[in-house]
Amino acid sequence: MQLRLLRYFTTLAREGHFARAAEACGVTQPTLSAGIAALEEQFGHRLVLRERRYIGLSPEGQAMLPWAQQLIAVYDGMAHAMEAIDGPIQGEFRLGVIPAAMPATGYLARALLAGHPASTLSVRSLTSREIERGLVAFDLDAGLTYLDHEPPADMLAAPLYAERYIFLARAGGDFDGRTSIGWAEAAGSDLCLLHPGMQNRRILDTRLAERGLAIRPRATADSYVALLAMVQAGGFATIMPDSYLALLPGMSWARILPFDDPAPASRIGVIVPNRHPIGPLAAAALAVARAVALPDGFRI
Amino acid sequence: MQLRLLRYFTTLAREGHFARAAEACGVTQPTLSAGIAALEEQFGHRLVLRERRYIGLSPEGQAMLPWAQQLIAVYDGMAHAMEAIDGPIQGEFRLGVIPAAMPATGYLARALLAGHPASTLSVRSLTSREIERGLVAFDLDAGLTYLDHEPPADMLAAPLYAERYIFLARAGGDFDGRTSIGWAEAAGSDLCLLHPGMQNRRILDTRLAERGLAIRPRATADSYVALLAMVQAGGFATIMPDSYLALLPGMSWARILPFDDPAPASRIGVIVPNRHPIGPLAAAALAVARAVALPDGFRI
DNA sequence: TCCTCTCGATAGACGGGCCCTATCATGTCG
DNA sequence: CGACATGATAGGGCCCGTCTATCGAGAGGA
Repeated sequence: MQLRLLRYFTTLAREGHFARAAEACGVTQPTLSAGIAALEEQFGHRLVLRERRYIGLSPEGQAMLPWAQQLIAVYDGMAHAMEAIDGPIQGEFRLGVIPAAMPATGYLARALLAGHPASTLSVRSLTSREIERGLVAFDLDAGLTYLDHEPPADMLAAPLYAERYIFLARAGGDFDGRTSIGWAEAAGSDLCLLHPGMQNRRILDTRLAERGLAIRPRATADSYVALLAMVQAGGFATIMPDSYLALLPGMSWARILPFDDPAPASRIGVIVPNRHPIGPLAAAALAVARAVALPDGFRI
Repeated sequence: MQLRLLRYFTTLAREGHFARAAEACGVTQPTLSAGIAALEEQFGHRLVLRERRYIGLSPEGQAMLPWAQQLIAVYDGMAHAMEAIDGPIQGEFRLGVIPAAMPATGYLARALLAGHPASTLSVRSLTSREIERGLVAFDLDAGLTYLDHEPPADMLAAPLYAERYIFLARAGGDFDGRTSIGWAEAAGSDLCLLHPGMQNRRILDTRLAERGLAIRPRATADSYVALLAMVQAGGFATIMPDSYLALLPGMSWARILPFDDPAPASRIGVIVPNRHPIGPLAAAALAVARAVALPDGFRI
């Protein structure tokens, strides 16, 4: 009957340690132990396996965990909704962002925090799948990700901008003086790209497959910064979204070539879980995304 | 922090009366009054308007109510899930059924209760919109309704059977000896039909509009029993789903005519809200609907 | 082998909060 | 004007959650 015990439970599941979980909950370790014991007594199942130390959750505990997380999230949503009645939105926006969209985070963050001065923002770089998982598991309030590719179900969306691919090579190489490039030539270059499992890479592979091209990168990474560093160091070119150009206008070492046959632009925007009722944080994120105007370099 | 207070709150909102709500919660009236006061103290808002008697919910209370209902529903879902671990599903299935599907309730109920002997079933006759509202508001566990017309969002579905329209007139009239009827002739008869707002009526109107026909019933009702009674009394014919024929095989007073140009069959099935995690009652309802075999007269 | 550290359980005391019964205050209706 | 209905208030009892202090079993190292 008490959410407090469920908070103990979820915290313990996250921390994997009684004393640390107790500290995170602001109580002493015996209190947390008693709370877990009370939960187990109440539901008639051993929830936490332990023998002189924390082992893990029992199957029953694993079955219970998502319910407990949802209960806590709904309670927090209610508390936020009540706080938001008389005054600005308080609390922390938890925003999950795919790496390709990270350059747009600044404008979204500025608008979000300007519109809601009493709130704070926590940005986490995640894959699109992790964002979806975090949203349904109540670990995130909103996501910044692709809207059209593998769209998650049961989401409300607000488009922010659209990205196109560009070809990026080191200045002083074969591409000086060029004004555009074809897909086949790009695919034949020595490329460094994202890992095949990442969504942006999957989209790129799809784009190439539509043209009958396959790609064999010489190097892969999970970070655009790594790709930029490899291109800068020389020996590689890459294909990446143009959104990073808005972030890095002064890359004199770079040759940036658009494709002469541009692929369809990919819309990127904010998504929030479509729940009833919708929480004030999600509603605010959506409203801000619909109102914010991104500068040139981000085009819709 | 305590779900108990939220239970007081939602019960009070439903009952509109402090003493009755207290009795429904199994506590005394002062306890419930103190609970409401504690909630208002905790959230800093007057939730219940009252001046010597219950008036209603304040705007803040109305905003809070769906959150409280969701919290209670999620808690109940968790409790059910934990109970369902070791043993049969307990508790009450709350099933909303549209009138057109009511004849199929018996077989679904039998299968549901046979598969889950420790559970009980509560059937409520509702419109399709009320079912959808009840499912998202956690007042229902499952619905039995149309799957293809105006399908509600975020639902999991399991088809049960498909219905077709038949024409029903009193024996001894102009339709004796006929084996089928056309839509135009039927539309020109003296008809009694459901009220225009009901979904089955809207579907029928759509079917007729597809054939360029409009309909002007002489009488309308909100109950198929009323339609049957009016046909039996004489002076009216009606158009209704064939599922009622399975329920009433001995209607010697009736002439039942299929349409010579049958409309597409309408699938009827069980829907449950698509939530994460899904509760054991919803899962069981869906599983039973997928496993149950309906007798002849209900055809898929 | 033994000492020490870690980790969770247990004991006992304290305090708060929840619920009860009893009663009051006020509005309504006959 | 009196009886009833309705919700608030007062006071007492008890349960339950939290704390500090301590125990007991393993793990790891000298």
